[in-house]
Amino acid sequence: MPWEKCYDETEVLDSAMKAFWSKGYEATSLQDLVQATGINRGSIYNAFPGKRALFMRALEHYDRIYRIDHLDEIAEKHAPVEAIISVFKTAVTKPIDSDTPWGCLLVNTALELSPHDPEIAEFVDHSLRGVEVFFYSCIEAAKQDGAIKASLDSQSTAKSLLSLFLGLRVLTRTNIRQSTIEAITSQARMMLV
Amino acid sequence: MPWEKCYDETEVLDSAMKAFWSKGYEATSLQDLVQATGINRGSIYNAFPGKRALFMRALEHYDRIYRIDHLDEIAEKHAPVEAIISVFKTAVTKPIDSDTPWGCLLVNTALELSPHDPEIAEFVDHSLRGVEVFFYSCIEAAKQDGAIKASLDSQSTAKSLLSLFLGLRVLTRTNIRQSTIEAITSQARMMLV
DNA sequence: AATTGTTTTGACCGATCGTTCCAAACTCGT
DNA sequence: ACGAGTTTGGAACGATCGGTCAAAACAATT
Repeated sequence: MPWEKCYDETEVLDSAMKAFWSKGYEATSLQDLVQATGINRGSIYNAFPGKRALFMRALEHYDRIYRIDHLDEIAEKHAPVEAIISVFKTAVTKPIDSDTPWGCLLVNTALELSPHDPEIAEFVDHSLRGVEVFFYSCIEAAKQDGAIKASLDSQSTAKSLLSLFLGLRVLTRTNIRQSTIEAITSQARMMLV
Repeated sequence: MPWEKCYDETEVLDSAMKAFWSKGYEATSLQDLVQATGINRGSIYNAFPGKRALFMRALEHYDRIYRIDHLDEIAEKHAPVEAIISVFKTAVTKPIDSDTPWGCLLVNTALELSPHDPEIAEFVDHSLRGVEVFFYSCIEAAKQDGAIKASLDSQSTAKSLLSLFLGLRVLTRTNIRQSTIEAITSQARMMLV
């Protein structure tokens, strides 16, 4: 009986994600979302309870692609230390080719919505923690390999790498000085000596 | 002939600054600003051309207090290396006592407005660069004192410290894990050995 | 071909957005 | 005491906000 949807929900989420990513939650109106996704106002409200719910889904979509999948891909392609460096490098080289916005939606959201939305705050916090855990795992693995010395504090270094990485995300949103990028990436490497 | 204003413009800027700082530019309505500043809608538009102009003034106000004055105060109170550490420490201990929001308005603005507002982007960029220059100056001074070894790359280290610092600003906006704060601060110290 | 159930469409809702405007309130110089 | 010159308070503006709704469009079952 039903009439199959004439759009792909994943594509809708992808479009919405980029709109929120580019302009932020508040500045992205439903009109913007209609134009970005190509589907009608009513269809959006048929598929999602409201703007905030759509944002949450888009944020989860981002988290899946740009954190989970991306880190998985890096982890299986590189040795531990190079994996960490690769995270820094891809953070500044990836967005160039497509219509992908600069910076990181999770970081944007952390600053815009976390202080006033506990549910979103918890999600973002968990996600950033995931990056920290990734760094930690790489460090531990590198210790096993003997690539870095065992006396290094894995926990503390992972947290510092996370902070350095988030700073890079901030900087790529305002300015893209090559010297800064190189300095930060090489600093990440120095921290693993 | 004129009738003197019945409010202190600096206090108005201070209130507006905190409102923008807490909720972001888009989410702060003129109604919020009226309530925050205590002066009327008409008076705001009498004193400032519009919301964006008021925001710019508030941002300059923030920059003066929390970057320029704050760094000056730290510079004259501490030796170079300790000055850098103090920047990190005060970033997480300052806001507790008052109604001051968490995080940093400049970082918030960098993510929310810089990509779509060149004038604001330039201001924020210049300001963040100022922090980098502060770190650089401290490193150079510490080299003179013999507190850190001359072989350290001042430029690169200053940029890395900036990134680490911005990451800390992001993290203090979502979560306030003490272990993370300590790890980052101690990492800043390790970078200056 | 008629019925059923879902999706699409676009008009429409009240609320709120940033901004404008003007009369009332008020202080000064005359 | 009066009038010039600002500031204030608050009503009002059109535009846009997020969200709703009912009719049209459609596919599958009967």
